[in-house]
Amino acid sequence: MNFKKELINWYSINKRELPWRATQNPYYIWLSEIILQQTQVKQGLPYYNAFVKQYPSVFDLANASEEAVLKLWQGLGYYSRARNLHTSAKYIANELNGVFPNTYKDLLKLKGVGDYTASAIASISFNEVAAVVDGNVYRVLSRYFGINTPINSTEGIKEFKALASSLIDTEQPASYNQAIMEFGARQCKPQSPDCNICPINDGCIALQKNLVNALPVKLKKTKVTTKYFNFLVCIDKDKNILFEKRKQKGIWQNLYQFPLIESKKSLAAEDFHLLNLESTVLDSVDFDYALYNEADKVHKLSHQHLYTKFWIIEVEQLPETAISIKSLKKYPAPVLISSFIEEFNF
DNA sequence: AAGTCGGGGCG
DNA sequence: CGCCCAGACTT
Repeated sequence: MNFKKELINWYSINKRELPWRATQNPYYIWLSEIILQQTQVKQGLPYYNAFVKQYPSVFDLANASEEAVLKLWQGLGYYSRARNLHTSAKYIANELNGVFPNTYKDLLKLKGVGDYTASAIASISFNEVAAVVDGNVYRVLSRYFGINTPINSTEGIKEFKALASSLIDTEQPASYNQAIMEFGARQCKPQSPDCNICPINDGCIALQKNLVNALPVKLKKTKVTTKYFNFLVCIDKDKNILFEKRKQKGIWQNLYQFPLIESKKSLAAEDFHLLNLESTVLDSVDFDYALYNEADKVHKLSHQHLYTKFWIIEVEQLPETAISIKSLKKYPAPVLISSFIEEFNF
């Protein structure tokens, strides 16, 4: 058997039963593909089930509020995916009368849908011959063909897309695409793959040249920056609390948090004055304060390390913008904040 | 072409 | 601790 037939055969035997593999409905395929971007199946699966249950059709998703969509997405990360998902749902429901785009070219017009996702939906839902290239495909192809072009270089992206397009089974593109991805995820794994039981080990260049652990090649890691966050947990006698939407672009856009003041170093209890509250709502108001955590809560993201303090501030009366403490959990919030809310238990 | 955007899991 | 994950978008 050749490369593509071996992969499809391996897939027919080893594929996992997953809910999005029991349908060709483009709405469900789209949902699964967005959720699974840069996300492992195990992490994304419960979110997929929750979205299908909460929003059975694209109209249900379109008619939801962005806040409700973000709340359901809470904890999954890369929140622009949720915002774009909602934007595209409204576009499909309202501009396209609910008729899902059915070609690679038209799918690309959806916000949050790039080359990979357009290819995945086009092939899986509509059987279009469009080759997917995700992290799994980069790994399988770079190893099997012994290609050391960096997968995240402009040249590498072109080269691997062309190679994948030349390999796809034009008779069964849906099966081929899912086969090579599943093969990469389960057999041709990043770390210590068992090449002894690999069905295509006889033709694998990386195995012959002992380069399995050296491929694929990826350029430069992202630089990690360190930040010091101070969250002001402001509570009043009526059990109201300040909780704000992050409106600026960047991390956690449109999610909610306690008023935040960044500092240049990790603050101790006696450094409270460094927060400079003179220009805030707390100016000329009597309050008591306490530092909740002496040791920073460290929240590590892929490109930022956040060293975080929570300051508990009690005042007589907060302004009208405050919300009730018991409604806190209704709002979408970063894991860092929702974890604190659980732990503090108000 | 390089940065940005989350959070979890693994060795 | 660094790397990876069914990547896309902005600058």
